[in-house]
Amino acid sequence: MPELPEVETTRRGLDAVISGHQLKAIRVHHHQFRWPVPANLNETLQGYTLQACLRRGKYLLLQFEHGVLIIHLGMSGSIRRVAPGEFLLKHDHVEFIFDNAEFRLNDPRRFGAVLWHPAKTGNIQSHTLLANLGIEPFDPQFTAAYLHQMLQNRQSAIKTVLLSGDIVVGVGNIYASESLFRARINPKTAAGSISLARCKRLHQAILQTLNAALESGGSTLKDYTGTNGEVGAYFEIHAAVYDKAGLPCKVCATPITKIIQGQRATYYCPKCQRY
DNA sequence: CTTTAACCCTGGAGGC
DNA sequence: TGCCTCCAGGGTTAAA
Repeated sequence: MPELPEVETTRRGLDAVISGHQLKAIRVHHHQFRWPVPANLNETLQGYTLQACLRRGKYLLLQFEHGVLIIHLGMSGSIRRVAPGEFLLKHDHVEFIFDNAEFRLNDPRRFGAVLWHPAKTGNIQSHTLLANLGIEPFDPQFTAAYLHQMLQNRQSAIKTVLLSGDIVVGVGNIYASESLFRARINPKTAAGSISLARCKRLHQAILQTLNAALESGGSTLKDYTGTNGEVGAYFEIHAAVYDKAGLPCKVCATPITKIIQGQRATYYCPKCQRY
């Protein structure tokens, strides 16, 4: 369920508290995630100091001197800070015990992941899960021209292509619909047929949508470093079209339409987003 | 190469 | 109250 703004807020919350601190123990209570959690994680990591908490797409990267702990929150994952020794909640599957704070990964559906990537080869992003990801939306190299170029020869619907994450990462199912509404582009439009001028609108729309979510989320979670604060609680999302089927469009009052694309729900205004 | 669909899993909502 | 079906903000993987 977390989209990129939630993951980024989680990253900032973790980085502010535990970077530079020693990991005393990891306790894994459920090993079956998308892939099995490595059995000897505690032996691999205890006593090591977390150098930095990074992010690539929706993957959290906890960097240690001998490798990277890769964490993905999947559809239902969240990380929260707990008081030392606090009782376990249902679906608290992994405990991270640092010398100054404790965090827990809670994930009911277990679509997420916890993986260890040894840094023998140098590049921390050399893991196969990270190697083929699209560009970061806030990277200066993500431009309208780049977007336009990458859409060439893609016959699939623009919504599906945005969601695939091989052009730009971090645009999840909510913000794909929201970005296309803001850009006034029909989600069914063939990606390769979108002009450079319209790609400029879409590029701006993606950045504005993600930035707005980050700002509202950051203010919602301003206490995220406090002792009982959430690190990555889900934001209250201010959507214009997502989950608004049948409700009037904010711009023209036409009822919002819901369709299914690639087995995922898409919402749009059939009048504002005609092409 | 691009595109499509199955699949991993739990829980909440709504119909009956 | 229970049972059933559908749906969920992700993304890898195999197959076409």
